Amino acid sequence: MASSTPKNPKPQPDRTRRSERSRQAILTAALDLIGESGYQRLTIEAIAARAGVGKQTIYRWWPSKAAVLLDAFVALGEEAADGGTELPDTGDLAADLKAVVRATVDELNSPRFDAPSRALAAESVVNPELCAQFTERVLEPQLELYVRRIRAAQEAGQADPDADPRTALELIVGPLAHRWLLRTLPLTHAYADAVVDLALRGLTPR
Amino acid sequence: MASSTPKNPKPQPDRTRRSERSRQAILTAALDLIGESGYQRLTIEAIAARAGVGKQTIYRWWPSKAAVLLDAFVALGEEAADGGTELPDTGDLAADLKAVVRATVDELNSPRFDAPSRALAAESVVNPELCAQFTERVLEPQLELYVRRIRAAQEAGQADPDADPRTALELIVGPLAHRWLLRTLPLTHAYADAVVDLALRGLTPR
Amino acid sequence: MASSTPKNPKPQPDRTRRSERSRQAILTAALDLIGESGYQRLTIEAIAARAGVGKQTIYRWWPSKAAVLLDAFVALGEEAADGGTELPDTGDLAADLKAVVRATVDELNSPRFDAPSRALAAESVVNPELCAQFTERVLEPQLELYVRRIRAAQEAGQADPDADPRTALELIVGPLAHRWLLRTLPLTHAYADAVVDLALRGLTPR
Amino acid sequence: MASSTPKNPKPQPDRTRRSERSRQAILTAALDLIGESGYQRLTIEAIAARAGVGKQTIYRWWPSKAAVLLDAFVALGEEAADGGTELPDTGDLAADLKAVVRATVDELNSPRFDAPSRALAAESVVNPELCAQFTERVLEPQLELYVRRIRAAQEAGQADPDADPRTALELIVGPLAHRWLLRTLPLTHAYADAVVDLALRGLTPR
DNA sequence: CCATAAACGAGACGGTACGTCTAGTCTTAAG
DNA sequence: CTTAAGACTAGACGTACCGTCTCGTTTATGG
Repeated sequence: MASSTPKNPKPQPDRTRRSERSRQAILTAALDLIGESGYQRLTIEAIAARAGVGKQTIYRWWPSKAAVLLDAFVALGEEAADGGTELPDTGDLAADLKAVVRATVDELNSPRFDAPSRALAAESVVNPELCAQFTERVLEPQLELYVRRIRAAQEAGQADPDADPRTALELIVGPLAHRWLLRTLPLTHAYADAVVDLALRGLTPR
Repeated sequence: MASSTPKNPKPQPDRTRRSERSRQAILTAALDLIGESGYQRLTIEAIAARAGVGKQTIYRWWPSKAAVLLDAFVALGEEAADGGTELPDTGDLAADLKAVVRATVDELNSPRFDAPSRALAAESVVNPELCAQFTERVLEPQLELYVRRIRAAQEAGQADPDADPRTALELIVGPLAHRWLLRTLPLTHAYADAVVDLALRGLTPR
Repeated sequence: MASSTPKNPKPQPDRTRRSERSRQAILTAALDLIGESGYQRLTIEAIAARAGVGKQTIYRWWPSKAAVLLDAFVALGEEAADGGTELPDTGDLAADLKAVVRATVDELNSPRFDAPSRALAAESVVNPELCAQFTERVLEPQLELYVRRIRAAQEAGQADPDADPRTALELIVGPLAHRWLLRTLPLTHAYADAVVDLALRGLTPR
Repeated sequence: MASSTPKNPKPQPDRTRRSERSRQAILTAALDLIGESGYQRLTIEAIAARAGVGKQTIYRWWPSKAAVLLDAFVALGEEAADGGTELPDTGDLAADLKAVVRATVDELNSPRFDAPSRALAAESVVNPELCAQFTERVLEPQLELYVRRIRAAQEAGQADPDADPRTALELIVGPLAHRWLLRTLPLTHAYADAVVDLALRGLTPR
């Protein structure tokens, strides 16, 4: 155990010397380009050219086009700083969920988020490695907030304590994702409200 | 009275002279290849080579790789002949839905359906034209069956007559799609049952 | 030796039922197209389309694009009806040759003849089969006229009886062809005269 | 004072970074392939494959297949190093010309030179741009040697001082080219001698 | 005067090569 | 050593033609 630098086949580059300027330029270029031309036409070459960066600089730090996009999307999310926030808890579960779900609908309908998140979703459907990254870094932290809010409701007696919070959350999030991804019908506040109401009340008559 | 045949600059080929043999070979080759190598490596050239067909024969009849795949998938579905069937109606809505949803889970977990349907879903997320075709030809006919079954349940007094059947259906299908597409957690019969139960009972305690 | 119809692998079609209309249209179309777009862009499909003819009608009667062109060129030549004529014999060899050679220069410089004959020459350089046809049907009959005129001159004592008429003719025709084919310098009447004069007089001082 | 570097829309690549290895491989592959299969079957793809080179590397540096061939042919000529040499001057014009012309005949009859030079000649006949390049880089330097030798002969009193050396040269070279290109009759030393003799002596009896 | 067999127009077919585009790797010069 | 720049090998793209192979439709005798 003498060698202090155990040479891997591909010795990863020295992160301390990485150019922050280039990193920013690449992420910005990726977001700009996907907004302009769509995912199909987003190429590494175009990103490099737009960012004023050598292609190798991208290949050095990211394993794929989708990975660049994921980082770009995370950076976009951090701007909006909605990562750490907790879901509201006013005591009214239905109202709180509707508020959050309406905000999500607005985000999904905003062009700024739509293009990159669609691209990531599409890539994730077909690329398990990226999918794992995407869910871990973006999706699950969001879903965890729902779990906590539902659990609080259960403790407060506003929700059936036997229900699995994870399933409950997916009962709300799943339909929204379905409409958004497959564009079956428009994704509106009214629909968001209807989903929340029905998920809380259930289909069986009371 | 506008002409019903607005002549395009590229006159479409004569469908009556189309080679059924080639059509079959192309669809089969597409399904085989996507099962073997995934969507990313599925190329028109590979399909043509595998099918023993000139590339132009593909370009003549399909506008894109995704369109070939959609046709191949539809053909696959017609094999299984699940297009025209009605959902079972034993009088027990929960049991009927669980049976159907479990079958869907099995289908989504089978390799034969997984690869092509993932590819189509991914492409649809990012390609509105294909998405419209996909939903119209594949998705909506399936969803319509749910609508009818739920409506029957409402008429039989087993389901809340005020609930929108469309929303109710999405409450069940959405979560399955979500887990399948984004692989957040395994897609099992148990999960399918849990979704149906919760969707019927609702999260609010009774 | 009983069979009166020894079936070849490719039984050639019945010439008596050939459509003269189509034949004319094809030759005309070939000449028109080569004049418009050059040999590089002359395609069988374009000829067929322009002539309003099926491709098979061309393939039935000609073995190659170049063969069509050769026939078209021969037809063009027969229009001009210079095939059977004899070279003039006024008793003045130099004057007679200059007259003929000037006429040839004019022909080579006329756009109507230039494009197709260039194409045939180019193809001949690289395609021995066509070359044999071309020389037999077009070139040699012309050259033979020179041989006869020179031989007459030798008999009349106007030309060295020891000289080979064939070599003599090529001394005149070769330089013209050289300039025309390789465009080294302009092909003029003055040049034609100079070639004839020098070929008759010789380079050695008298 | 107009700019001397009028920026083209397609900025030409950086010549200093060109791979000499690839260039050589391409030229060699082109010569090999044309010798094996003829010009008709010489394709850019075949050259690239044989040379172990990407197609783009050919398209980057040459505008057309013919341009590759021209460079390959020039390289072949430079091997033989016959570019800078002067024609021999032993004082006997006839003997000197015959020696040179016989050597040319041998070259034209050698398979190594025949295929590529035929291809270039054929292409030149039909492609003025290539023709200009071909004559400038290959043909004219050769012809200029004849002009100088003939002029020397005129100064030495061995050739008619009134004759135009350019015409005289073409009187010799033209017939050789004619026989070679159109294969009317075999191209032999005897024919070469006969042409030189007749060109010097003239057809008119002395 | 039809019957029939060919040549015909049209164009789909299996292929080959085109010239372009992008991927991902490698090389160079500057810092 | 990282960077911008970009040449490199590799190979898919979508297009254009090739030469072959059906399709009906003329058309032109010959039974």
